[in-house]
Amino acid sequence: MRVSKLFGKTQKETPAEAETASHRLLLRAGMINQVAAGVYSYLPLGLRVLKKIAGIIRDEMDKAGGQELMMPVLQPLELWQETGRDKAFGRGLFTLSDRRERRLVLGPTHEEVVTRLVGHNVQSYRDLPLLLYQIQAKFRDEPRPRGGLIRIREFSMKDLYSFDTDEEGLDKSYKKMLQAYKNIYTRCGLPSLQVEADSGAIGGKDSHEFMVVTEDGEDEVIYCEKCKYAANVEKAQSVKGRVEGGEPLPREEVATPGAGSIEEVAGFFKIPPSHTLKAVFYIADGKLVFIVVRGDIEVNEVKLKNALGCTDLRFATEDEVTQAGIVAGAASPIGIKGLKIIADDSITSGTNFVAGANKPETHLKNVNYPRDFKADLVTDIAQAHAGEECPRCGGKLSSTRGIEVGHVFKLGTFLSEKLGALFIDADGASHPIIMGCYGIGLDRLLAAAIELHHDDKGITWPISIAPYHIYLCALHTEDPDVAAAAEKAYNDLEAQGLEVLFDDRAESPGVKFNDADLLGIPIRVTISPRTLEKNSAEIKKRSEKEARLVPLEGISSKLTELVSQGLSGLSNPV
RNA sequence: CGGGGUGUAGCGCAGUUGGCAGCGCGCAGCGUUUGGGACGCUGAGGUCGGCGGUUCAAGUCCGCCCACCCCGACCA
Repeated sequence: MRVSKLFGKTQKETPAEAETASHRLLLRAGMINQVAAGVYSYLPLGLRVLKKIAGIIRDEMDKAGGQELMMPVLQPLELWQETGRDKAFGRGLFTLSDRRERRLVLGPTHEEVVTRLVGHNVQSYRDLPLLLYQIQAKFRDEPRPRGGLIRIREFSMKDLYSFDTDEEGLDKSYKKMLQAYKNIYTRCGLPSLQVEADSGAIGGKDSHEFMVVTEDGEDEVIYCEKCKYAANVEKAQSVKGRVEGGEPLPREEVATPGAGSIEEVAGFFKIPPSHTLKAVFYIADGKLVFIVVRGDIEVNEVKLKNALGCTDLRFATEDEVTQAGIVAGAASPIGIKGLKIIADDSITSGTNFVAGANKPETHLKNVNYPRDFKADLVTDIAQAHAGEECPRCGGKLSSTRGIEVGHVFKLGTFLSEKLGALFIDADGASHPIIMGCYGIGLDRLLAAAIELHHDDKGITWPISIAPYHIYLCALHTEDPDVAAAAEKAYNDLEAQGLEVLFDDRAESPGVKFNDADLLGIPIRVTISPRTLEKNSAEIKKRSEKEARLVPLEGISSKLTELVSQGLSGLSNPV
């Protein structure tokens, strides 16, 4: 490709809205263009990167035994109503009506469609296991798109679905995918961290995310250096510890003027917050629920949502709490009737807690569970933090931020049961097919690659996903010798199968070098009167400072070698 | 959803008490230049986000709307 003909210009100045490195550089490099919030066009250079990533993913999916297919973006809403996941997605679902007023959705994912498809095409255990995948546009009406390509509303996703006859089969498929995912990130030049993840209200047992660790990441990961425990903070656990309160004592009412918040109450009684019980109120699917946690613990909303099995969760307003007959500042689970009470298991970690009395400015001493009140559910709904103890080995937990570039789930049989995707086993008995699903966001992977691979001059693409391998830079194109030598080199290199971006513009050297750096092409080859004096061209890697002269004779085989070296450096030993 | 902010040329921005629509980059033409974003001259390019209002006069003041960006999704 000739730069003079390339659609998409580089920019010196960064568009105002861009904050993250990948967003800034993609815009400046002329690789993407914003159409609406969370909606982007890919220009030729950006698209080449996306296609490279797709190629690597496709290769690894095929190697793992996946079969590629293509499902539609348009899907009937009824299909989503059958599984109830229209509600789970809620307003994140893009919906529309056709001319006959039939309701359709723009697919946010394809479990429903693929399950129905497999239901139609699989009858026997002999047809299983099965791995089906596609690379295709997904639509999600995110509440807040952000960071350029990091969170967008129309995005490219590789989604693979596994279908097995039993749990062992699912385990096998799952492990295959974990390995394939690791290979993909390695080949894209991205060190990835596999972490335990929340699987959502409708998920199955196991779920893992793959994170690219970077400051600008949206997600927080809690991990243990010692035993390698790592989990998304949404899922992460930590040791809550015991609170020594002695033998249970008789309950006692105490006037606590002016003490409302946990800090004030703890201060009033001169006890640490961990010796109190905190009441928190949420509205879950329209209903007020009463949450009790130890005073030093915060509620993890994702865990709570899972515990409640609800799709919509928000804080209750003060009015809603008061109307339920609860006294703000002294709320108490004791004597509450008609409200669902969910407690964190930390309330059983000690004795003689201080809790509200549900009377203005009054608290209760020596509250003990389950002597004094009963929760409908006692489970882990606590937020874990760095600095706390690892639940596996007791080591100290740390925290980092990351970009989620992949997510895999063991789905189980929820969807196959709902949609009638069954198989007959060897004994003639019918069972629902056991499913897993495995997703990679290509656009986000692309953005994450830039977050990790850039410097003050621009992008530094790993060669496996760079839009071109070589930036051929001709200086003094008005010199016929330069023009001829550069044209010849361009043709020779392309003939060798190398991907060359040929800067044939009549621009000054500075402009060309800066563009080469901004675009992040891994190898720069310069031909100028100066290099021609020595019958040479100059080769410089984007990652290195120094250039070196190489004879023009045989330069294409020299460069072929460099490129294949670079590519093999990223691939996994199979 | 809540909070904050921004909309003026392709991009980055200025525009005072309401009084001719500006600058830099980029773009086009000509000329001089060329190893890390060269220079001169000439030129093109605008529903000032939209609608309504106030006014002799609105980019500027008022109202409504829209779009986009950023922060938060822990208070009993």
